[in-house]
Amino acid sequence: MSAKSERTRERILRAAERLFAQHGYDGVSVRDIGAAAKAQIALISYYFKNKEGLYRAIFQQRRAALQQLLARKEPPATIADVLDALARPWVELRDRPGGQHYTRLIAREVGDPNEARRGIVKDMLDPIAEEFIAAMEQVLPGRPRADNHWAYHFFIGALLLMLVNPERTQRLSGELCDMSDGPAVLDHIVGFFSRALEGDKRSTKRPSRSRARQTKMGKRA
Amino acid sequence: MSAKSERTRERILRAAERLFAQHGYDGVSVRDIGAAAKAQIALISYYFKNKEGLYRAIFQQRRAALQQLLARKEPPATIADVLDALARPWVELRDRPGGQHYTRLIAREVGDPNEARRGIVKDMLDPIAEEFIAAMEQVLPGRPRADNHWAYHFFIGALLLMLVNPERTQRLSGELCDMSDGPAVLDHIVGFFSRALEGDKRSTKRPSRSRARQTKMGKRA
DNA sequence: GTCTATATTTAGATAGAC
DNA sequence: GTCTATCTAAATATAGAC
Repeated sequence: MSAKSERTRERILRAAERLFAQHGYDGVSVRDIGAAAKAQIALISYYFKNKEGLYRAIFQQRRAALQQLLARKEPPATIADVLDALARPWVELRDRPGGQHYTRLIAREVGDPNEARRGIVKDMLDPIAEEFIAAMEQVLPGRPRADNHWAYHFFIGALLLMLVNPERTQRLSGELCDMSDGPAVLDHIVGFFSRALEGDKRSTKRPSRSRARQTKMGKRA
Repeated sequence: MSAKSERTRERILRAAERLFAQHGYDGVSVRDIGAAAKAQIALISYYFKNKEGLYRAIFQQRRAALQQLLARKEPPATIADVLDALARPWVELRDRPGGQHYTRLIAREVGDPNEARRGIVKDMLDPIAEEFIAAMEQVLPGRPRADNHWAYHFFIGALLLMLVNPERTQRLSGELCDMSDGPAVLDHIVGFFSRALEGDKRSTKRPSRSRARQTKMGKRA
């Protein structure tokens, strides 16, 4: 019966998503996943061929939902619109039942120096990144290209940390930052970066920082 | 002979540091480490008891050097001074021979939702974080406490991404961002965030963003 | 202190009954 | 389609010779 089969497959996917998000790809065994999903490990091979197939299937399945969230953009008028359109889908996705696991998983993947090997980031997220950097250039005309790239990655870095490890922010702030409040997190991060970029656009030439002495270190190996 | 022994131990530590940084704790076997260090796996047990002991030994060894880098602070006068004092040690450490591996490893550890279990971040970095947030409050008097916490974690998130996965920034920017140039990276990140915080301090009350509609989603589980 | 050899456990994957 | 049973490889760790 295809209905029961579908439910089993779904249980495996959800258990795998959660465990991979919590412990990383190498930190989880297919046995762990089978146990968590209350399914036989043999079924994982049956449905997904192997561990990597299961891993990829998670992203494949979520891809449509993510594209949909990312697609509903009116043309952005301000930098705040651009950053909001970039971050909101992730925060909304996180705030859905079980969605936190997928956003953590994605954050892990983006933060992984070996992501290129799997190609998941390259296929799913690099096109989005280029689109958004282009949008930044549109709403911040005249701003140096390189500066937009820097700012984009600073923003992504901040967003990823909020997604992958909200615990530390909550803990260190003495619960002052309520990471469970998605809209508030979104408001703070988009607000901070859009104000920063708004302020930055007037001064292309900027005074160098105080004590901006150069390091005498060589390049890294 | 203690000299040869010390060199063997050191070879193991350096190989482990590199491999853990590249593949994560679970992505590396002690066999891999033994092979990379050209040492018998039995010696890893002998020197470090087990895999986790070896992992912890890396941080223990680096701790002193890091403390030293972090300690040489004159009292900061501006927010740029604070952020510089926070980020510079990491970038300088990265630019030393082999130092990139340790900074990547730390970045992995901070980004790990399970870091609390090991306590490395809590023991080594949380005190530093609190010190720096206090310093931010000193040079930005009147700014709401919560805002400083948010900004601190945005900064750390951006810095971590630069440390853990510089490849993607370099790639997406079309080599526009030269991640191998430590001083330049430092200059960009400290410059961006200090300008942002400078600009932010005048307006404690800020207008809400355009289209700042609330999500109707519930809290996450 | 270093090596060889091996014990023990766990991992990923599959064969074959039903 | 699901389960039991099992294979093979790899992992961590240690025993004991030198």
